Amino acid sequence: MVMFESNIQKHNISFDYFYPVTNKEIATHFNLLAKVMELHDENQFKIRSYANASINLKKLDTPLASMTLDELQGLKGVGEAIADKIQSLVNTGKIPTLVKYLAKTPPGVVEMLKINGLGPKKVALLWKEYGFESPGELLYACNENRLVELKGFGLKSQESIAQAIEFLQSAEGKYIHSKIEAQGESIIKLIREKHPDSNTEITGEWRRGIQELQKLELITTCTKADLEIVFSEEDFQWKKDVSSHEYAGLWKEYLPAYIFHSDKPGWNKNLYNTTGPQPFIKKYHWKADLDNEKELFKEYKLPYLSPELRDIEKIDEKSVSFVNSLIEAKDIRGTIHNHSTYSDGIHSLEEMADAAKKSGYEYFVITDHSQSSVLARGLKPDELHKQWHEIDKLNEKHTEFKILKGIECDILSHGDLDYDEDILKQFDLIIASIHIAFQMDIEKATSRMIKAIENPYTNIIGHPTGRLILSREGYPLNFPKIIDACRENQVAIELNANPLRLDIDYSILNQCIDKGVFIAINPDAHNRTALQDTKYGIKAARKGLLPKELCLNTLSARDLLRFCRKNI
DNA sequence: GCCGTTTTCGGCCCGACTGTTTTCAGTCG
Repeated sequence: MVMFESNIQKHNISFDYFYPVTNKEIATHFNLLAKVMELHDENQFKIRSYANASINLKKLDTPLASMTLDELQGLKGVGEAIADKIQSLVNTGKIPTLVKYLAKTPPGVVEMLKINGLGPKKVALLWKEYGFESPGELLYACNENRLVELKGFGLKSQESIAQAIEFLQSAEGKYIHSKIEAQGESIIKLIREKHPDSNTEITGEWRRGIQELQKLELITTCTKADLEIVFSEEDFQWKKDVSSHEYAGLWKEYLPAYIFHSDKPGWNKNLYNTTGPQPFIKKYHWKADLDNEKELFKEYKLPYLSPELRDIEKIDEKSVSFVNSLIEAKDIRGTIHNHSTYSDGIHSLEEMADAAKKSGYEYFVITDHSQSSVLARGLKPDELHKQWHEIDKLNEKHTEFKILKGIECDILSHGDLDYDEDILKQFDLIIASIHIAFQMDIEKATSRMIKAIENPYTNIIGHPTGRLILSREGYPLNFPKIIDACRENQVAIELNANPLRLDIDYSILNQCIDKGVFIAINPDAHNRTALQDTKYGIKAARKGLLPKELCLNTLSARDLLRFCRKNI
């Protein structure tokens, strides 16, 4: 294992660090380089080159780490200097230029770049003119009402900056579900290489589908001595033995990890107990003669409660009767909300559809961006006709599989959709989503969205709140009103399964279920692999007790089309 | 720093929204 020491790690910007470096990680380094150079007032065009490189590299399909210098220079926006920096990052884990700029920037100032609504220009002003060197100092000034006095800032910015910093601080030390999963799987892979007969799994809150986590919890049949062979000192800093059954440490310098030891005979019991939560395993405690979890629930005369259901505070008759009807992966018949190279996706329409077919889906709904989303290369009417033509041709090749013509249509500022009626009426399915004008009070945001719901061509409201877990708060919405409007207008609500979004939150689902509003579990896939993100949505939906009858994706293609035409 | 010619250097590049301005800079997707 090659040690990968990061430029960013030292500045406490949480990030995945595994060798070989992924394209996304490389892109993030260039993005940071552009921002930090802007703090230091460097050449605008040079900065733009790095920023553009970041965007292009992120979207690239082939791994940059495996490319030669010549191949790198052949890429759009990559010349001698950037190719050299990519290779340096791949080989040494560092970009010397970035190291140089970070060395002359206080870490807290780099941290300030993460405050939503503040860009490099404002951060530079706050740092150089007004002496702020961390988000904490800035928040203090906001609370003391001192920011309003500064030129370039007013009451509204002071309020929104304070709110953004508080959000940033509340996210500190937390990790999203999929990140914990990726780190856990990397550790498991390392362990298996050295100890192929051992058993290791991620347990605890991750196993219960918790969306914001503070630590990684693993259970393994390996002993500490076994693990010490697996991890180098750089990989894992052992903290202390918490007990004879538990080890703790910091994985890759920053992620707190707890590793529980289990002997092989006690595996099922220990997996159950470490899964938690405490009140649950106390109430339904493991009995001596039990062999597995299924037997345990039988013992308590309960249906099998999968881990994501164990946080439900009250297991009553109602929830128990629900359990067997809850949505499961096998019930999903089609994938809705997917992008292609027609807009901002990485793979072509055909590649995406083929991947969906291989995953066992009966249909694939393509929903590229609409014309207003210029940077996402939203489709103009003539491009739509081209896409529809291609879909017709592809559909001729399939008998048991269908591609549907959809669009992720922008909801404009006042609630209108992004095409004229003569275009809108030609789609099979329309997801209406907000991508612009996030800053709204609850009344405005709600009435804007209701206007979109009342549009006769809207079928699904996409990522309803616009939240990004741990990095952006969603806009406020009056959900009872939104849900009523969806019911009246036969519009489904999306549970966007992108692990960064998981929007709407599962805690809202009970209101939707009560009103009989359909939920669409959609991957929002921008590449083939992301089609699998649906699994995160299913976990969340199950936490919210979504029955399969109310999941839009369980419909056949034919019934989905009937739903969209609003005649079922 | 990259690109594409005008082949050796000048031009790079979307549009809406917001807040703080008083005509626009900064941010975002």
